Amino acid sequence: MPSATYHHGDLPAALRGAAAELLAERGAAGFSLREVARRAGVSHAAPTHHFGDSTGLLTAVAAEGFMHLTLATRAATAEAADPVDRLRALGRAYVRVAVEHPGHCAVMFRSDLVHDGDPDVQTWAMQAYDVLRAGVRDVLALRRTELDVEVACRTCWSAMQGLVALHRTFEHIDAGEGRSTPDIGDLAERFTTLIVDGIVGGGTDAPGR
Amino acid sequence: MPSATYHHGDLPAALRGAAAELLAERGAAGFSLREVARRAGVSHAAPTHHFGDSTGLLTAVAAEGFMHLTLATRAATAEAADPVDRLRALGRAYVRVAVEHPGHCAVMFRSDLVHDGDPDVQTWAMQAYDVLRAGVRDVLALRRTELDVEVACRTCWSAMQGLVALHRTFEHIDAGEGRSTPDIGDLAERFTTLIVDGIVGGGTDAPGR
DNA sequence: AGATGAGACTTGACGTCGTCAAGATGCGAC
DNA sequence: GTCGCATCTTGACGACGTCAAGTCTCATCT
Repeated sequence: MPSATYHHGDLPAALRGAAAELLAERGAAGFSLREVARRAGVSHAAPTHHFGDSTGLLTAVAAEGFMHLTLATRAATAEAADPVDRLRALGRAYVRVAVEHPGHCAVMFRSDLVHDGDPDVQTWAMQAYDVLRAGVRDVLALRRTELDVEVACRTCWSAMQGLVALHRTFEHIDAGEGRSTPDIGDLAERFTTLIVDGIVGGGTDAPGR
Repeated sequence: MPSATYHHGDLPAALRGAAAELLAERGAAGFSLREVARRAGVSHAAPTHHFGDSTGLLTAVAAEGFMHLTLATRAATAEAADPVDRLRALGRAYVRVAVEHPGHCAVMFRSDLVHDGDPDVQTWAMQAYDVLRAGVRDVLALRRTELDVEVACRTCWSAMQGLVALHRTFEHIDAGEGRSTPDIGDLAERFTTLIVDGIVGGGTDAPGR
């Protein structure tokens, strides 16, 4: 077993942490490998040995982000017994991950920054997707079993990801119209509720036609 | 009136075009102000005079993107008479803009690259939002007039934006599970249909409870 | 028609960045 | 105890963004 304490203790983890912190502060545009090294207290070329190049480090951060997403949504699944409540909790968990780990989320779906097809990324992303799929499947089983699970899954996922990406834009729009923007977690629940019920459909517990 | 033909003809437009092209080729991470200048056939400092810094140029590209979005969705609105069909056409138009103008879309919601609150950006973004809002309002009027228009709007918008951001991830997932991913335009329609009907709701034309 | 001034663009420079090569250093294995 | 390898440092290179100064071109005024 490696001793895990050389000069630094666990430099790869320290670099991932510093990278996530820097990304959270300045966004992907303000990211700098040298600044990450500086924050970790090592020389500017130290990250190269562990991650190859900057894409390698960002890929590791992305994988960590998908891990957080998997763990958070898994925990949310245990929160509620009712399938619809559970899906709402999943949505809330998704945006909570985005709020609590903004640095990770800044790179998670950026194929120009992250090496697509990295095994860690793919594994954790797939696990997160499986959690969502199970949640959506349970809701589908309530009534519309003929619906495509994948389409329903991806609509929910896309709505949450879009919410994360657009929330700042929503705030701009609302500010321009003299209105305040709801909390992002509340919006996640309301989006989920709307997708479950439908714009022209009845309430969640409506018997339908 | 400025003659619009000096050394170059219309350098600002040429720079915007070269920037969008470069962004489309290499993503936001591969963007370089000097490369843009090179493609436009001017010196590396020429863009400074017109756009200040790289954020200024990217802001102009983002504004152009919102303009494209406004024009495309406006045109889509005229395609169908039925409100639900119209909303589906809006969704399809949204992803078509993303496919046809990937360079613009790479920066449109990136507040670390674009100057939020730029008047051009805000104006065109608001116009695009108004087109969407009108479309959603018409669908809401079909039955559930008590629903919050803003929430319904933003659910649709988020789902489309999420689809654009995640489509490559969907392809990865489907490839891993030996399945092929539907065309992004078709997915846009199916997402819209699902949001209109709801996961547990009835069909679009179902009378409900 | 020639001078003048403002805008458009170039040239050159500076510090920072990512990456590569070569060297130093410390830990574990034999 | 020393040998070998992984770890990290140092130094260098070209490319980048930005600023300052300079050059050029066109439009206007007399």
